[in-house]
Amino acid sequence: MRVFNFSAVRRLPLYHSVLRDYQRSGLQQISTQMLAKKANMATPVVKKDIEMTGATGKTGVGYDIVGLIGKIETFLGWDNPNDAFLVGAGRLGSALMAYEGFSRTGLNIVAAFDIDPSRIGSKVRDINILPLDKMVSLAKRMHVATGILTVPENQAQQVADLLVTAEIKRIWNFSPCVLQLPPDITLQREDLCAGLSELMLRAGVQEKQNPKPLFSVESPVVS
Amino acid sequence: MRVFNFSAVRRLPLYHSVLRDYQRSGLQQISTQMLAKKANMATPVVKKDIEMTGATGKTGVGYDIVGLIGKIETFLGWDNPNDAFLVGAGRLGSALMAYEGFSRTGLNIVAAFDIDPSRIGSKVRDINILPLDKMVSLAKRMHVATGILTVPENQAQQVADLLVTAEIKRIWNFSPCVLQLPPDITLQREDLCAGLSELMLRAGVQEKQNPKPLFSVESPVVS
DNA sequence: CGGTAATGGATATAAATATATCCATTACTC
DNA sequence: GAGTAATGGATATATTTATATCCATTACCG
Repeated sequence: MRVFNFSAVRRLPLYHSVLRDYQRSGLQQISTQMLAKKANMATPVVKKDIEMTGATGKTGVGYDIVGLIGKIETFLGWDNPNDAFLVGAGRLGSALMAYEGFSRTGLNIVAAFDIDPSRIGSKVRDINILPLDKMVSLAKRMHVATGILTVPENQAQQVADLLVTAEIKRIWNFSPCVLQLPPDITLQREDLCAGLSELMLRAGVQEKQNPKPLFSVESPVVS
Repeated sequence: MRVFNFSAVRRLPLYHSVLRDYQRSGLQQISTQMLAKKANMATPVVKKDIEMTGATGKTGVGYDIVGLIGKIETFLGWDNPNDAFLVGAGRLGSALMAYEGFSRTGLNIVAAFDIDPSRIGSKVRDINILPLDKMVSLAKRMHVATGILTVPENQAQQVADLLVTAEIKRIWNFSPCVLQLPPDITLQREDLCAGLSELMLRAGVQEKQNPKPLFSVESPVVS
């Protein structure tokens, strides 16, 4: 019943990035092979991923770059805007507010909320930081459906419950904790530690495959 | 030849988080079922994931929480420290420098680098921000093997090359761009837009499964 | 205009990953 | 102490995802 290949979905922004590079350099069309090489991917994977977006190429030529970019953006939903509230205007929250990459994706952080009086009233890149008290009523009034959670771990569940009260349907959680939410809420956990651990483990594997003569680590871990 | 199940690896921090919760509440042991429920996972997945870490449980009882936490940490390499340099002490970079969650993972950001004179000389949470010029020699001298890249998109490749010069082996890239690097460098791309897109697409699927009568979105995207 | 090389698209295969089933062992209840 | 319910661990199956192969079509070159 799952419709998408989410591994593929996570690769699309990568292709998008490569395509933008080529577009800037004035290129009109691109082959799967070129795209795969730049993205460090196998050709068949790239083909399948592109097929998923509905884009079609021209045999013997490749894909129209602008067209493919468009197809990817449409597929990812980047061309319909999404209003979002952000809760927790600390360092990470402020960084997300200021992050320029989101403009491409249709994400529009319309307001931020905090309980810290020293933050309330200030703004980051035109986004006002408001008292958390105002969040629920404002979300309901504006029909905001997306919430970004960048509060400390020990407050995350409490604030998440508040977001549910505010009738928010999608929660993007940056706190390293596990939230308990009603089943109709879509939760995306963004775990920085997971990415870091993956890097370290992949590096370990890679070092084993291309072992350096000096400094080699004995590894008895074989199946 | 791949040794790890990286989908599973990305789930381990989730379990770790649940386990810490239970540990704080004074619980000594936990069953797969409880863990799976809290983590919103299927029981067999949790079992397999735990098996991967080498932890063993007690039939009829479950796993020793402290022991399981330890096994996960060992497996993920959280118990051997990793010195890292961070380049790009902007908002995102500063947020990472201040991020407390990394302390668990063994990541130790020993210094940050930037070219902006207004940032150089200041510090974030005991981490000094130094001029980028000093990076290469310092990295070589200190044998730092991990680099965190939080510079603007248009400078990312250039700085990445610098990190390679500095004999750094692992690069954690937060810029939404595609880096070209030698094959012996392990690159981890942390793409915030990918996570966001996944959230939006999953939400779409979920809404289709539990459709709300009012406000339904017509979607002609069928296989 | 003919031949050659490259491409997208379809199809087939392999591998990885998720899910289900079973069973001996253990704790718990009465 | 016997019976029952629950657990981890092993095994088997299904599904998803990745990889390889093939072929008709197109551009390019002479």
